[in-house]
Amino acid sequence: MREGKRKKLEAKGWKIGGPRELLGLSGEEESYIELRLRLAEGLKARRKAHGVSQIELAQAMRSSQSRVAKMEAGDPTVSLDLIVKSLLTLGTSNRELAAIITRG
Amino acid sequence: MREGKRKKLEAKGWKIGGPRELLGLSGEEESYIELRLRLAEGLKARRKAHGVSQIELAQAMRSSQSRVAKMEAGDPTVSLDLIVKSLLTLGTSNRELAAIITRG
DNA sequence: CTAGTATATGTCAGATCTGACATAGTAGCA
DNA sequence: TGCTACTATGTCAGATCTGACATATACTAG
Repeated sequence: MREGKRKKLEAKGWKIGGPRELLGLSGEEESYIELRLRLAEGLKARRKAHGVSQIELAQAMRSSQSRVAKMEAGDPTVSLDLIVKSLLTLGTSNRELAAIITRG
Repeated sequence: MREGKRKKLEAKGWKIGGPRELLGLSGEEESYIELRLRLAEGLKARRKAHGVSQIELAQAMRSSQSRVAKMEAGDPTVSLDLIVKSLLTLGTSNRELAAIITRG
């Protein structure tokens, strides 16, 4: 992983495990985090496109404004489950979900 | 939601909330569960295609055989996070992930 | 400036998920 | 039959995530 990118992620609160790539083990951790960030971006973009505030989205899915903010900020304490549920609450289809994941 | 499908999901341990669809609120819950089941299926198929046992996959991702079994069974106590991490551990690309989600 | 609206960030008790373990079931083979 | 490998299911203490709340920041409009 690029050192710059690592710095950026650690600033968001991610703790990147040692260089397991040297053991031929992975890149899986990086893929996972990037996937999350992509979904987070997709969520923010979609919410704004719908003209919905964080509070409104939070109410629609019975969560809270702070949790929505954390989702969109890529906070590591938010689960993929919650992010995906948010996208689905906004009416995102499987096809659109796939597009968000693929986009890069 | 079809009554038959609901029965099937409840047998797996899912508790389906009341008919919120009447309030115009959703189908989001159903989408979420179906997405999970699709990923679960994709995981099982991919693992087998790789000729990997549940134990081997579990070791590769520092989980346990029982958890892998639950993932593949669509058990509701398993998070999306874990299922996605499993797929990534098997080397699934974003494009393949998207295909799994879209396939239906 | 003040008020209103939206978003960001930190905290925490309670809810949920996790790995580990035990155990049961299944399939193939000698 | 027994033996081995693989998978399924249940349980639980400890780890992680959650909604709620407080508070801070940023931007507009009056």
